[in-house]
Amino acid sequence: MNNQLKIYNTLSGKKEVFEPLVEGRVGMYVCGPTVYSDVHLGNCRTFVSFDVIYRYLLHKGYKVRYVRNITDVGHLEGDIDTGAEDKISKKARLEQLEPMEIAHKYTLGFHQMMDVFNTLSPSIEPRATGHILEQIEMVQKIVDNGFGYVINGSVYFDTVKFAEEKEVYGQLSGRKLDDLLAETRDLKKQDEKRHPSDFAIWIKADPSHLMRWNSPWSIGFPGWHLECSAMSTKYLGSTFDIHGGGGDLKFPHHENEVAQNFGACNCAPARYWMHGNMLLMNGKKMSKSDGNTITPQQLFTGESPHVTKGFTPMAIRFFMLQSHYRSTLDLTDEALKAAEKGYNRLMESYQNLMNLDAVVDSTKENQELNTKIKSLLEQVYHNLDDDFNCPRALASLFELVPVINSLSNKQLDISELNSVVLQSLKDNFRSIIFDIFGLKEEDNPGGENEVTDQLMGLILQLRQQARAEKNWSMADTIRDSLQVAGIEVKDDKDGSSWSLKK
RNA sequence: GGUCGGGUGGCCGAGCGGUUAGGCAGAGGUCUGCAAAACCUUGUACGGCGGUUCGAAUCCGCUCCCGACCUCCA
Repeated sequence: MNNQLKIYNTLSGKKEVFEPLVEGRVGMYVCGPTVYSDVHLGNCRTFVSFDVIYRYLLHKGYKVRYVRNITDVGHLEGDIDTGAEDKISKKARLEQLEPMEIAHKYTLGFHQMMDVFNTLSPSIEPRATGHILEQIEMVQKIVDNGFGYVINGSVYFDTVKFAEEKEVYGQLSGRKLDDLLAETRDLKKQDEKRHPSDFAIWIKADPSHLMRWNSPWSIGFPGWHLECSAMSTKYLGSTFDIHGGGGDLKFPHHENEVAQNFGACNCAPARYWMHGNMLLMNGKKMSKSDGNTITPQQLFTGESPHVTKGFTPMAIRFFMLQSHYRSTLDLTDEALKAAEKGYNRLMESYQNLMNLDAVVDSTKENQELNTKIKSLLEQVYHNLDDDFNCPRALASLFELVPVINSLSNKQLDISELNSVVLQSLKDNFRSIIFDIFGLKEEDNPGGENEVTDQLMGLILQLRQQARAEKNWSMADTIRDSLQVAGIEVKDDKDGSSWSLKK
C-alpha cells in the first residue's frame, strides 16, 4: 500500500502530496479542548476526524507522534480590554473550587467520552499549566526578537510589526493584511494594545484571578494561543508535519500561533495545516454558547427534543464517518437513524464474512468475482489516500456487502472464491472497519449470557419441533411472543437464529 | 459591512467537465409454510437565469437563498 497520500493543506488551499519531514515519521499536533465544561458533540466530531487520520497514518506504517493538548489556563472569556476572565478561573470562582479541580473534572470527562467514541489516545497530552516555563521562555524570545512589547506587566504580540516584516500574517486564514490593520474594533477606551489585532501573550493577573505564576513581567498567566506554540515546539520541534484542529480555530487561534512561532524562532511551525469542519444541528453550528446543542449523553439516551430515540456511540461515529472531515455535517434524527441501520448492516456483514470458510475448487473459481473484490478493496485505500475520504472509502466497502452476504446465503458459491482472496478480504475488511475507521462491535443492550443462551436454545429447539410437525400456529406464537419480548427470530435454511432487537 | 464556504433525488451525503458514488426510505421481484433478513431490479437529482464547450451538477458571469469566520468556541 505505498500509494501517495494527499492532504488538503489550508495554507495553500490545495491538496498536496504528503511528504513528512523525516522519512517514515509523522509529527502531528491537534488542538485539544479547553477543560472548563463538558465536551460537546462538536468537539467529538473533530477528534473523531483526527482519530481516523491518526489511525490511517499508522496503518500506512508511519511512526506517528500525535500530540493533543489540554488547555487548562489562558483561555479568556470576553475581551481582554473590558475585563476578560480566564474560563477555568471563572468556573472555579463560581463553583468555589480550585481551578485544578475544574480542569481535572472536565479532563476526566473528556477522556471518558473519547473512550466511548473509541478514539485512540494521543502519544502525548500536554497541559498548559504544566508548561508555564516553556511559555515564559517563548514570550521572552518573542520580546527579544522585537515582536512583543510590555505594558503594565502584560506582554502583547505586535501584529503590525510582524505583518510588515514577515508577510505571513493572515496567510493561513486568508485574511488580507489591509483588512486586519484597518480593523477598528471600537472597544477603544483604556486599550493597552497598540493595535486592535495585537494579542496578549502574557497577562498580568488582577488580584481576583485564581491562577497566577511569577514571570519577568508580572505575576500573571500565559495568553491563549501560546500554549500550543510552546508545546508543539517542545514535543515536535520548531517545524513539524501536521497541525490540525477545528475550522473555527483558523482565526485567530492558529493565525496567532503561526505568528508566535515565527516571532520566537523565525520559522513556520507546521507544514500541513488541516481543519475539520463544523457539526451542525438544525442547519446551524452546534455551539455551547447559544444553546443550539445536544450533549453526547442526551444523544445516547434520546433525552432531547432533537431526537426521537437514543443512538449508540458507534452509530454516531459511523454517522460522522459518512461525511468528509472538511464538510459540515448536519445532525438530524432521520440521518442518525439511517446511519444506525447502515452501521448495523456493515457489522452484520462483517460477522457473515468471518463465518465463511474457503472451499478450494480451482475449476469453479470465478475470475471476475475475485477481481472485483480485490479492486474494491484497493479502492478503499485509494479513497483514503485522497485526503482521508472516508465517505468514498465507506461506499467502496459497502459494495462488498452484497457480495459477502450472497456468499453467506449460498446464493453465491463459496468455491467461486479463491482462498487467498477470501483471506485477504477477511483481513482487510477487519482492518478497515476496526483499525482505520475505529468502529467496534457493541454489546447488545441487555446482553446475552449463558443462561439466556441455553434458554433460547431450548425454546428454538421446541419451536423447530413444531415447525417440523407443520404446527405453524405454535411456531408463530413462539416467534411473536419473543418478538414482543424484544427478541428477533430469523429462520433460514439451516435452522433459526435469534438476536436481541436493537 | 468585510472575508470565506455552501445550495445535489423523500432524507443524509460523495463527486467537481463525459462514468451507477454510497447509506436510509420507497417501488417491483427472487427465496421462504408465513414473517424477517438476505439477494436482484428500479429512481435520470444537481437553487434560478445566461454563457463557454462536441459535452456542465462540475468552468465563467449575473442572481436568489443559507452557513461559517471577523468576539469565546472543535
